[in-house]
Amino acid sequence: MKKLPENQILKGDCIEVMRSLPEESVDMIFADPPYNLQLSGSLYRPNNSKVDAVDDEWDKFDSFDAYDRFTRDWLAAARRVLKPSGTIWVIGSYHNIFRVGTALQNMGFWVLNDIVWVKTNPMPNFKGRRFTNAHETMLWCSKDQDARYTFNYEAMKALNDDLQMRSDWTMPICNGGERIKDDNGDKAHPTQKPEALLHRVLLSSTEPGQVVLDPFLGSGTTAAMAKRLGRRWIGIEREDKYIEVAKRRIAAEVPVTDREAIQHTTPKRKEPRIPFGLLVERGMLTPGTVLVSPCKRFTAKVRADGTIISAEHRGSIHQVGAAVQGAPSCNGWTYWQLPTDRTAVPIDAFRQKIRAELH
Amino acid sequence: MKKLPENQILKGDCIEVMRSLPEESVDMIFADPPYNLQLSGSLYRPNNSKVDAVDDEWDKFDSFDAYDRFTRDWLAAARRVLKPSGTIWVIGSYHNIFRVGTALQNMGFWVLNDIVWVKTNPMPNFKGRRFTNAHETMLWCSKDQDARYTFNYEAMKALNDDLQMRSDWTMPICNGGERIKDDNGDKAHPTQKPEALLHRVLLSSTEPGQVVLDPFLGSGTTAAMAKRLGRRWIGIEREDKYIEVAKRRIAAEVPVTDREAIQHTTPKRKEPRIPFGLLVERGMLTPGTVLVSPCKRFTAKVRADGTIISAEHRGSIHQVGAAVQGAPSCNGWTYWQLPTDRTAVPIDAFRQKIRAELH
DNA sequence: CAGGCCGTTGAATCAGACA
DNA sequence: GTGTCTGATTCAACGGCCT
Repeated sequence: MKKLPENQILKGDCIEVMRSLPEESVDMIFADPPYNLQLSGSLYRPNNSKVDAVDDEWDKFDSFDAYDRFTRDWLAAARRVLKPSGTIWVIGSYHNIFRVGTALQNMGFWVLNDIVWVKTNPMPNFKGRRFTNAHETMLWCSKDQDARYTFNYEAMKALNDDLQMRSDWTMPICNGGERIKDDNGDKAHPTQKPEALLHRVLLSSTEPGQVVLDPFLGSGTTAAMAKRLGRRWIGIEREDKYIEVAKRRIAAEVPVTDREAIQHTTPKRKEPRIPFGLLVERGMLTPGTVLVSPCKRFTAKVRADGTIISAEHRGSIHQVGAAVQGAPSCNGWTYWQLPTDRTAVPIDAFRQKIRAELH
Repeated sequence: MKKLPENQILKGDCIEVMRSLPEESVDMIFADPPYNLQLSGSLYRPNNSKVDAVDDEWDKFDSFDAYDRFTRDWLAAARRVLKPSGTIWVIGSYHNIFRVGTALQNMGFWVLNDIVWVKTNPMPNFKGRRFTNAHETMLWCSKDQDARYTFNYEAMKALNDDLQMRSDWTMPICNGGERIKDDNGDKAHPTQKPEALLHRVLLSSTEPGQVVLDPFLGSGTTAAMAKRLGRRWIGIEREDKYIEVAKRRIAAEVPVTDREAIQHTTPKRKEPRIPFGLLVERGMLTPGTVLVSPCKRFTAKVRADGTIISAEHRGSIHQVGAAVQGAPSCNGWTYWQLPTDRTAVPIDAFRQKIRAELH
């Protein structure tokens, strides 16, 4: 039996390389396969600059069928090297994640969770034709329905202010100092994943000293975080330029020796923004309801889309409040009130009610 | 051709009922199909044979296979009744949503967004062996890649405090007064969806008066909200007890009669088109007038036929604007300005004046 | 040095009417 | 169906530069 090559980047096609590794030898697999984006033409921002899209050859497939075959092949190779107690993570978007999920289920993998990475700072939708695509999805699976797997429940709970860690993870995309640049100052890899994401993945589903395999290593976030967190790792990557980037990055990574240092505390969240429209959606105010200003000088009607309309103006609660008064600005939350029998309730009371629910 | 039955609950198997409806007749479909594979898989076996408790590989696959067949069948029937400009929403969890997504893509539906409903108050994970499953996923698809579909961008933006609506929607699950109870005080339907969810779905992707179909009506949230928001609706449900619940609920729902309250603001795209030449014809700009770009970098002269001419280019306001900047495109209305004594007025002001006259 | 302004950028399936 | 032309459209974070 071949020995498992540890803490190395193996160059080559991940399917072939995985086939050459001993079976049932790794504890966890994190995979960020090509998403098969199927982009056509180029996209310009409102300021006429061009969006730097992922148009690399490695993301091009002839058809869904070709993509499905590719998916089944690499998943089969991954399944072979995974220990019976191991788990696999796969990240993707709506372009590919359903294909991946179906393949995983068909092969006998057991979905433990689908985790949603909610991006705090996604790219907006420039043409206004869809909802802003603001998340990606990760599937976390054990090898079989009855497999014993690792889940560090307490560590996750501690990471989340002593509440159970949920299936939605809110994190920024990778940019700023963390984003690796090449000599020209351009991004070294088009889809570098944030370290915080891998930190949580590794901490949740592996023990220190276990072996983590990333078959699509790319810029090496998985390996770097595995090294930092005291896990052994194996990376597979086909392209020399990415291997160089990852090698340098991993070499610069300093392992954490202090166990306690691993526990981050989550930063205090800001008070969540409550759009006025939420009150309408939740039925606290029905469309057509009439709001009044202090002393009932002005009235405005609530519309289904969360705008309000007065005799002469329409727009947000703030805009209309300012307009009727002829003021430069207005806090609509405290200005507009819902008339009741005797008195009137500022609409801010409803906002406070929603905020209270969130805690 | 059969007439479309409107604002009714049709009793029966949704596949058969949809096959009996006229083709290309509904504007939007919202579907909440059953998704407990292990328990319901047997229900959809073609030969009606009962399956014993399933835990071996073969049965698991058989169950997925049966579910896939069921999914393809009802989606095919749904596709038939959907107008070419229509869209379909399907909600599910990781148990079934990958099967549904794959089927949708294979049938030619084009995924516009996957929307994540992030629950503020999910059921906790009691055993502490996984992350708290705190979300569900909705797929929103047009009928084809090139289909023209309805998306009320401005309404969604207004609902979200003038920021683009994102693909993650944070809302509580349906409980409290909204949750319908039966005579015993038990919940009348196991998976009643919150009204806020359907409010946003309907407002985003339908116009008032359009027809919405829900093939798995259940407790009737879709129909009730469609009625409230001035949309026509068709519900299909197999079980008498749910039909009773839904009927009572829908009857009690009071439509918003105020048209203004459910009408979203007209997007600029739909405003009447004003040719630039009209400004010249009306004498708002005389031939020979010189227009300037921002910061007066470029100038162009207005000609009698509504074209303009710069030092090196001639053509429409948009073409010349793009050409002088070397940009792929340009909105000439906001780019070109008429110089006045101290400042300059964008020519769009003249267009707005003409549009105002039209009202 | 703090703070404001401006330019840049991120896995993107990103227009629609009319001839 | 295809080609042509109008003209609508962005959020958060970071870094550099200026006051």
